[in-house]
Amino acid sequence: MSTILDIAKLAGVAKSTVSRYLNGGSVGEATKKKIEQAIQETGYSPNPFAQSLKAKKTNIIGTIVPRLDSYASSQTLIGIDEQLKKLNYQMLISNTSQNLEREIESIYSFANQKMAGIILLATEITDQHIQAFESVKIPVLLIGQEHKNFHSLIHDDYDAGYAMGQYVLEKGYRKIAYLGVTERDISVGVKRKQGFKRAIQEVEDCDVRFYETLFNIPAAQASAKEIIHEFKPAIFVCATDNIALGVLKASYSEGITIPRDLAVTGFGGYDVTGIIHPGITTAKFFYKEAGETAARHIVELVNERTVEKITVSKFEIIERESVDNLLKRPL
Amino acid sequence: MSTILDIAKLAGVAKSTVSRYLNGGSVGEATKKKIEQAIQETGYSPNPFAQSLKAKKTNIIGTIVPRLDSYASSQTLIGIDEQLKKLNYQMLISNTSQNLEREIESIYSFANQKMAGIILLATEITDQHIQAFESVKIPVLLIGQEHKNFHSLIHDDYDAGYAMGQYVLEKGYRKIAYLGVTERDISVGVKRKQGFKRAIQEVEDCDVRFYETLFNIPAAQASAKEIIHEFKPAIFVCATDNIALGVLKASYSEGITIPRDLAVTGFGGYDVTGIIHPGITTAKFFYKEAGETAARHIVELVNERTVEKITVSKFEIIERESVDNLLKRPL
DNA sequence: GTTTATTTCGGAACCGGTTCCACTTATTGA
DNA sequence: TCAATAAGTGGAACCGGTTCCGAAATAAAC
Repeated sequence: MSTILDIAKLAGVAKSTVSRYLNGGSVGEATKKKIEQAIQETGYSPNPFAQSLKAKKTNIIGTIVPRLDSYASSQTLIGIDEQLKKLNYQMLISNTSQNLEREIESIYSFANQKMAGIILLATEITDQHIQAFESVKIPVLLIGQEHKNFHSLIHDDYDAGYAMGQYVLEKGYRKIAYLGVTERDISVGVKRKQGFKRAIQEVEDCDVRFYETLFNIPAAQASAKEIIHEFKPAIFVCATDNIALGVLKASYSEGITIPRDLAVTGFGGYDVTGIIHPGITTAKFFYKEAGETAARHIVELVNERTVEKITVSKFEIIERESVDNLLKRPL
Repeated sequence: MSTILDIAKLAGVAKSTVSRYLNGGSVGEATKKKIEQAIQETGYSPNPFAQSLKAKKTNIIGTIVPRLDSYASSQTLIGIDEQLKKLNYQMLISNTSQNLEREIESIYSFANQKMAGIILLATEITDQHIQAFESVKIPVLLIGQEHKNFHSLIHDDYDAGYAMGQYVLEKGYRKIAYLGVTERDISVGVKRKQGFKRAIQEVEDCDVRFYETLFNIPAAQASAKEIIHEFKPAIFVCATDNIALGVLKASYSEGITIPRDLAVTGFGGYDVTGIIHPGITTAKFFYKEAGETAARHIVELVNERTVEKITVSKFEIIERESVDNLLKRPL
């Protein structure tokens, strides 16, 4: 591997001149040619460590992700990655396997490695997060959750909840089980439910019950089975697509046909909801686009430009077979 | 951020002594204490760039992955990541979005960044790959494909194909459509098919036709639709779970019931095959475990220890509802 | 009580870049 | 034509570590 000194010697100039050439300083035409040729010959490319050592900064954005094996995560990562590449930045992923401790460790570790900025695919913001972010003094961007101290990019959970509520009501459903998650997750556990509630409040005579379950499919399936027997809802409005999948499994095992005997909706727009049969009606979020926006924003922040504190990413209701139109059913 | 010089001053010693302390050289008890305290006070941690600059090497394993949004990829990455963490290495992911050019670029880029080793989740090994790997002189490990020049970790595609063939025959199927992929992918396109063929050769009177499609669901769906009309197979043996999902979609849209009118099998063991209804019978590979083994192996190679050239990861046939037992059907 | 071997430690060079500063040369203006 | 200004270049210091080497201090050997 050749160094800048090799190039300098080959071109017959000082290494400071080569450096200036590389970084766009003033260099004469003749020397430019010589340096260019030397670089061609050797295939030289600067040692990034030496650069970062001097610059005290890298062009890497550390991205903390709670899990790699989720549709939302991977789509978001893809968006971030592609956009960062275009902006000449790199993405470094830290997978925390849903361990909040590791998120904190990753923050400090990223700081130690002089990351230019940090993106956190957030599920929950604790005091430790706040403390860590404030002590490292690196630009931070949250995706998926908002917090007054930090810039963030969120999905339009409230409006999606509202739209989903309206959709369900329009289709004629009135006996509704809302299967949500913990309220520690503001976006998924609180916002979606609040939006949904507002839609419900606009009609009368509605029998809605709110339940809480976990994010994984088996837990959702167990909860659903219980609710089916106890409440006998006409529809499950689930806070995530995975929960909706759990409901689907429960209804198969109970011999209930969807959408004839029971309807289901989700949130997320995961690929799988369109692959299976019946397809699940869901509020699709644009994860990849959100990732792209996040990448653009963190780079802006790194370069000390201003960015809106909160950016809201859009959604879209996708209608599939898991919800019937009760009003058009033959009596 | 404090430097090694700050620590040296605080402890009243030379920075070489601090460095020796950090790297386990000979340091007196008294000075040890002083340095320890200075480090405690400042929360010092060495600048990794300065270290790498001198060492000309990092403890990072570059991992090249063709796509992030696939079950196999993310499971493998999780396995690699977890194991590398335990071995005090880091993983850096480069997503190439199924672009072979980018794989080559990533190889050179990793070399430039002085990665300790490279893991490639391979789909196809071209001459350019070989040239790149040989010129960078960094330990390399292939996952998913084998090549005589490199160490590799592969899934037991041939045996899985054979086992799947036996399974299908045992269930009484004789009119079979094998829906495979391009033979440029040795593991998926060649090995699985070969194993399957061997099983077929062991029986007589078998009407098997081999087809080729792409890896994505819509393409598989289109192919399946055509084959259904043209050949009317009793079962589709698909080279991947995604292709099996395509067949499922095609049969829904054609009004064919699975497994009553048509059976389907896949390869991979993707989560989704167990979530949907009917579940798909598949040959499950152990991606996460494979990733863990890969991580162990690349670290061995980095440390110049010997590793078997080819390691074969196991599989398991998972029986689900998508295949019926024809022999037990009431006539 | 020397001599020799061992341990501990500081100084300096080095890794491969960037940047400041001073010097030379060319250009411009009066 | 000469001073003032700008452009181009080299030298040296610096970023924050590691490592080699030799000196000093301590321990062991005789």
